[in-house]
This record gives sequence, C-alpha cells and structure tokens, in this order.
Amino acid sequence: MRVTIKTLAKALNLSTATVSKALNDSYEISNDTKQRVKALARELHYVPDLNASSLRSGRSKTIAVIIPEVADSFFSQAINGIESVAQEKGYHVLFYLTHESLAKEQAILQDFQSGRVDGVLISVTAETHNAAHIKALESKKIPVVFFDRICDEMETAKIITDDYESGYKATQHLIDCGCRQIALLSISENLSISNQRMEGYKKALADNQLPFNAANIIYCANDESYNFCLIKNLMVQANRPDGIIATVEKLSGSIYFVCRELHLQIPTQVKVIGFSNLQSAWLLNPPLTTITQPAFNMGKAAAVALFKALNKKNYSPKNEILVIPSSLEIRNSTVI
Amino acid sequence: MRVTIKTLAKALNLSTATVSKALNDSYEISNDTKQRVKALARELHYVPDLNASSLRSGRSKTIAVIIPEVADSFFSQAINGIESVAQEKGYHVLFYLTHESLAKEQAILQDFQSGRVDGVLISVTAETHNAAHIKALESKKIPVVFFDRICDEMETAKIITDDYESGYKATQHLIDCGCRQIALLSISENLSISNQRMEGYKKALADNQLPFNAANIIYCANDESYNFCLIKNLMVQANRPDGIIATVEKLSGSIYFVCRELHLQIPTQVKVIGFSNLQSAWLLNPPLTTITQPAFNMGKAAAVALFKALNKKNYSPKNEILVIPSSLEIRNSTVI
DNA sequence: ATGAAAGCGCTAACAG
DNA sequence: CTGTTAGCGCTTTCAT
Repeated sequence: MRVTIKTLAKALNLSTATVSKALNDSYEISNDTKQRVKALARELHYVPDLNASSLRSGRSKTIAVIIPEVADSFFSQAINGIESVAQEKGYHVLFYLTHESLAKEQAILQDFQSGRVDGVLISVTAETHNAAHIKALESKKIPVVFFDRICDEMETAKIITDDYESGYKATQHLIDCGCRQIALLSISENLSISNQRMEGYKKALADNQLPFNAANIIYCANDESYNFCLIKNLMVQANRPDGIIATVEKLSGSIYFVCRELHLQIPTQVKVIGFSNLQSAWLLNPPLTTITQPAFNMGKAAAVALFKALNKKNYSPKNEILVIPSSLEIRNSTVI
Repeated sequence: MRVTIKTLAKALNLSTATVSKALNDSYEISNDTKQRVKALARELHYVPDLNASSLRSGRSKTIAVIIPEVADSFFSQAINGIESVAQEKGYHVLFYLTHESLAKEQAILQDFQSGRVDGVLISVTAETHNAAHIKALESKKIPVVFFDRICDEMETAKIITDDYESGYKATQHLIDCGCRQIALLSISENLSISNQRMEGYKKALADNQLPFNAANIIYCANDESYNFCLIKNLMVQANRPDGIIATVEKLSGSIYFVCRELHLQIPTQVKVIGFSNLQSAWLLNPPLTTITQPAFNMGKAAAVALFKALNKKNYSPKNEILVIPSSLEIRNSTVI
C-alpha cells in the first residue's frame, strides 16, 4: 500500500490536517509533533503526491523553458544556468523546443493554461512578431521572463546581452582590420536581438563613413543547405564582401564551409566573426573570432528573476531589462 | 471565472461525467454530444486541469529525461530526438542534469515517487555503479528506459550504440595509420560504455599483436583543467603515445589544447580520434576523425521504447537492447 | 496546538 | 447513451 498523509495520521493518532501542517512546517504545530511526523515520514519513505498538492494549492513547483533549438551551445549553456537555479530551489524544469515555429510556440503556451507550470522562461522564435499568446499567460497569473530573444511589447523581466554594442564592436573590429565591405548574416526581421545587432552594425559603418548596402544584409533561414546557398551566392560575386558577421552561432559554420568550397582564405581574403559560444572556437581552422555571450549567466539570471516573481504575492515580474555584456574575443579568423 | 467541466455541463444541460467522457472521446458518448461539448469547450477556451486529471487518473502525460550534461552535442542531439517524439505524442518532458553526481541522480529519482512523471529516460552518471535507486521506480510502476549510458543489472529497454565495435574500429584505424602506442581516455570504470569501448580497444591491440599497457588508459574526471594536466603529463613523456582515442566528446578538445601547448603536430606526431558528434569536427584544425554516434536516433528510439511501455497494461518495458551503430568518419587528425 | 470538514477538478464504476 | 456517486491526496478555513 502507498504511504499517504492518512497513513501517517493513523499511525501517530493525529489528524491529516495536523500531519499536513507539520510537514509544511506550519507555525501552528508544536515542535515535538513536527519531529515525530517527519521522523515517521522518513521512516516510511513518505513522498507527497504532487498532483494532489498542486490541485489543492494551485502551485506545481514546475517551470517551463521554451527555446528555439538546443543543438547550439548558446542555449545549451543557458539551460545549464537555468537548471542550476531550479534545482537549488527545488523546482522542476519542463523543456520545450519550438524549432523556430511560431505555431509550436503557441501550442506549447496554450497548454500552460492547464496549471502545469508556475512560471515560464522563454526565448522566442524568429517568427514571433506579436505576443498575444504570451500575454494570455498573464491573465492566468503565470509570470513570464524573457531571455536573449525578447518581445519588446511585453512588460516583464527581460535578460539580454548588449546586442547593439556587440554589433557595433564586431563591425568596428572588422573595419579596424581593413574590411570595407561587410556582410551581416541575420535570421529575422522581427527579432529584437537581430535588429539591435544590425543597428550597431549600421552605426559603426556610419561612424566610419562607410556606406550601408542593403545587399550585404542576408536573411538566413532555419535550413542549413539553403543558408549554404545564400552564403555561396554572396561570396561568388566579383565584389564579394571582405568581412562577414554571423549574428547567430550556427551560421559561422556555414561560412567556413562555403569558404572551404570556394577556396577562399580566412582571414586573408575574407574575415569572419561569429556570435558564438562554441567551446571549440579556438580549435577551428582558423580559430574563430567571436562575440561570446554570457549564456550560462543569462540563463541563471532569467531563472532568478522568475523565482523572484514566483515568491511575490502578485506574481508579476518587474518590468525591467537586465543587460549582461558580451565580449569580443579576437582570434585568427580576423587577424593573422 | 475559470471554465471547468462543470461550466460546460451546466451550459449544455449534461452531467460532468458525460462532458468528461465526451472530451476524452469515449465510445459511450454519441457523436452529436461530442460535437456539442467540444464546440463549447473551444468557444469558452476550456483547458482541462492537468493536476486534477493526473490525480484522478494516475497519469501525468509527462516523462523525465535525466542526463549528465548538456554542453555536449551528443546529449543535445539526443534530447532533440526525445523531444520530437514526446511532442508528437502530446507528452511533456522534464529535464534534469546530474553533472555526473550519483547523489543528484538519486535525489532526482526519489522525487519521482510523487507521481510527477509517467516514465523515465536516463543516461546514468559516471559514478553510478549500482541501480538500487532506479529499481525503486519499478515498484511504482514507472517504466525506465536507458540510453547510451546504461545499467547492465536493470532488466528493461536499453538503447545503445555499438561501443565495443566502435572501440575496436577506432583502435584498428589508428593501428592502420601506423600507431603502435595508443592511449585511451576514459571517464569511468563502472560505465558500461567505457568498458565496452575499452574491451574493443584491447581486442584490436591483441589482434594486431600489440601489448596492452595499463599506463595508456587514462581516467579523466569531470574537471577540465584536471583533465588537461592528466593529458599533458601523458604527452610530455619521452615514450609518449603516437595515437589517442577520446572516448567521450569533451576530451577531444582537451587533447587539441594540450597538443597546441606542447607544439605537438596532429597527425604527424600524434594521431587523434574522438567519440564525438560535434558539427564542427570538420572545421577543427586539423579536422577531427570521429566515431560519430547516432545521437538523435538514439534519443528518438529511447522515447519510442518508453511510450511503447506506457501504452501497455503492465507498464514494464521489454528487456531488450537496441543497438544503433556508430560510424567512423576519417578526417585529418589521423591521416594527412 | 490540534481536528473536522469541505472541496480543488476530474474520472471511473455503476446504474439506469 | 447519459447520469449518479464517490473519491484521488492534499490543503485550508474554521472550530475547538
């Protein structure tokens, strides 16, 4: 037979109410009783039924993490950060991948109406240009915290890195290295991170009296071979770029592949810089200059912000943006 | 007010039982009624309360995935595979990292006594040498399926790759390339994958009349700088190995770093082969020869096996081992 | 400090 | 085919 609160109550000649309160450390219960209850609970390997407790209390001790992809070290590190905080707080983490599909993102959030989670951490898809489905959670008092890929229109906590500055720094670095025609690989026109990085790029061009050329902005898709073609087309032109910035991790690899196929030498013929957290950046051929994002800490900070909201009465996270800076790590894909 | 089954029942002049059955497509309910119930449910945005339903039915539509790490592309790809089938089946995935700590693994499994999950997918830690904590789930009728890092003593479904053969193939390849003194980097003496890979290694040595030298087996830890030292010590010796096999992904990088520091040329002075799923293997300097594991498919297969068990009456997965082969991908870290 | 009782929202057994 | 009834295990007033 299963050990429930009733079992304990009967064995100790107490009511279930008392046992419940004792287990939850209620101030109403005497220390002595608490000890006895807890001792027996341990002895009989009592485990509280989560479903019963959630049903009654409305809290599930579970949060959800929704991200576009995981075969990407930025998100790997970020969920590491999230998991570390959740584990410490005794919370459980539900894990969802959208594969950049807005429809999936909506379906996943829809399911959260069911009381499955107490809070949500999300990095939206490249397709997400309005936040109606996310706002729906607010009415359910489920706090949402964004990290990295945020939605501007939501008033909640957001953890980002300094995307504008990073775009600027990356561009300026290439210019300093002698580039005059710099391509920017992006993934979305709606994503704030993409726009911010591009604005930084534009500003750096302007500050250096270089013209902005729309043809140098390449919107990549969620399809490697398609991206490969796009980049190849870019690089076979006579007036091909002499510098490329990959604003998301997976695109750096594609650039390397294209250059290898076209026998373009990095960094002599084209310089490359990637927004990337790959451990192996150092080991690439040539080592990749990166904008390295504080992925682990961003995940951690997002989780911390969410738990702060969960511990408040009114459940709504502060509407504030936390910026954790990225760093430029110069390696041999931009300098010899 | 919240829309519950009662709301629907009242509005349609039905009992809650009928509504519940209609929503669950019970054969007892007329098509007409089903239509009406579902239509209203949609209209009022009814969302079933998961906790109530789980409490009553004993099923949570949730599975757990427990892995040692995620900053590792093997596990990234594996959870991708898992998530893809879970999403398709309408299941939710709880995600846990053990960081190679047995104590954490035990604590996590202990929590599953609470009815939180219907089934478990696990790849055990390097420390896990007995399965008492895992067996405890059997008594709760919670099926467990292993993938990659299995526990031999458990009688359940296990998804692995051909570790023995891979160890053999890797070793034979190095021998074919002229290596005579081959080091093997391992992470555990208990882990079946490690032992299998080592057995393959030994067999290949024997088949080629090469002596087995215990000093060539290096047990690495869960600490990068420590591993770096171990490998460095190995490679500064006069009679240092002329070939190295990294049996887990993260160790390949360490080897490259050591070789760079010691100015050892790969592959001329030492040849390297890694068990790895890094997309970037091609892009390393030099490109890394790998044993590439079918990570995504292993994750997928594990999930499929688990769902098969979940759909059975008796809840116990077939005691069978599914082997999905790895492949040797030869690149320039072993041949010029 | 402890207990009685009500009920969270849903499902399953049994009647009709 | 539909409804009645009875809880799942727990938490939470409200009494005592």
